Amino acid sequence: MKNECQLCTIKSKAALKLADDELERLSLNCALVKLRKGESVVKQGTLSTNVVYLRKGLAMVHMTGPYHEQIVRFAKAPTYLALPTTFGDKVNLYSVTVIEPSEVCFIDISAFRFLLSENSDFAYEVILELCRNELDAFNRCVNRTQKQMRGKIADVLLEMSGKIYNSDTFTLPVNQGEIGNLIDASRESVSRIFNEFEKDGIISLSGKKVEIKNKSTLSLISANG
Amino acid sequence: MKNECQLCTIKSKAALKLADDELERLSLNCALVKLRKGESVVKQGTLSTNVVYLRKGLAMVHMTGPYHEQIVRFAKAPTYLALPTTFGDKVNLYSVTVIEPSEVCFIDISAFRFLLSENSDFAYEVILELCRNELDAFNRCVNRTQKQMRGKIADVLLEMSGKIYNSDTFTLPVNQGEIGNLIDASRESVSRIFNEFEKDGIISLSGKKVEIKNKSTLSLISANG
DNA sequence: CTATTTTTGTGAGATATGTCACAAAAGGAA
DNA sequence: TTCCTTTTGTGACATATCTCACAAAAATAG
Repeated sequence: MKNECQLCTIKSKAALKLADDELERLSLNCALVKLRKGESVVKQGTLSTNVVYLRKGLAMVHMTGPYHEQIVRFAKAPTYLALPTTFGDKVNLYSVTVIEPSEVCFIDISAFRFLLSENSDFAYEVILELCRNELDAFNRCVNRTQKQMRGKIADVLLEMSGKIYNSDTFTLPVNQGEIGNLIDASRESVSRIFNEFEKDGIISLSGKKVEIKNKSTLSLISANG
Repeated sequence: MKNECQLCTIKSKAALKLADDELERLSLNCALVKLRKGESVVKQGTLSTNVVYLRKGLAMVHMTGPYHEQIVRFAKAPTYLALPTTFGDKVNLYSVTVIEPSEVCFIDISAFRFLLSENSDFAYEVILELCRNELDAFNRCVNRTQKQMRGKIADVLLEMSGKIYNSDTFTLPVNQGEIGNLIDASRESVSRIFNEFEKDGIISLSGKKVEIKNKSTLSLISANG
């Protein structure tokens, strides 16, 4: 008997609602894969054959826009990835790439659908996750269109520090060009503003290591800039 | 016996999956309201007490950003509105306002949740709708950040003509200032580009009436601009 | 129909941010 | 270390779009 999922200590909120026999079914239809930085999890344009659960690590969601590939958001474990693209369409409408060493579970779609139909608490948790994602998407989008660069960069730094690393000191998982891509700014502008923030004593930088030294000013910039 | 929902000819895809007794339950927990242009359906910051189904008409989703209120998207009937804000949180995180005469069903949340738990096909359709919405949100966002104004205005015109009115001739449901708000441009810029398009023979304008005269050029502008 | 409000049109000037070009620095490989 | 690649820093200049100001037109109310 396969019982990896039963023993898994990093279950999703949804999976916590599953009974033992349902977890066993999940186990039988689930493959755990370890990935290194830069490895692809979901590729836009290919057929989606699995639900993807990011068990450990950090990934980025990105898609090809009218002009160029764009990073849409970061996704920190534990979380499902690309649920919409898995259910909504046969073809993946965006890509997901791991940006730190990560562990991913590939779950067979029909097994997942079976669990959705069998266990309504499980389905409800999935619905809640989708709802959260849509709200996040709206907020990100409004911020991205309304704020100026300083504000958007402050946002990114606060997200790293708060939601992703829970620390005032962290190492950026991507380079400045990619941050620019995420917030729709040029690499040069990102560089200029990082240095400006350092000159103003808001952060200190050394390579990709960032220390946030004045979070309240950064929050002000995020709110007003 | 109340049987409005059973007799309703504009059921949602999800509601089509409901059995007769479930539809009756829906009927007993559903209030149909007619609204005129400008009337509010969901208000950001208030408690969400109902699932909202836009049965007929057209609405806009909008939320307060860091600087100003912003229109996020249009929503054409038939569709659920604000599902994420209804389930994800007690408080509405965005607003919905009707921009054409419309009919809205307010459905009691606990009745809706009961149907979700009873009928997994119903729940699955709701999941699909949420998935579609998230994908739309991603695409909108990427377009909005990458394209220049001409491209974004072409997008809006094509959406009106294609998805919303299914016709090359239609009356804009909002004014130029609101279109600017939607695509993050100033009213003046929208006006200038509308006139530019008219001068180039791409559209013809008379008040809020628009006729798309050269859809292929418009599509080109949408794709490249 | 007239008066008032809302919406649209258009010029001139201001500005945030992009692009280009190249140098410096940091990181990896051998 | 030394070499090579990737990443970052910075100036000069270009430009899309905003803001302000006001006029014209259209819509709505009385």
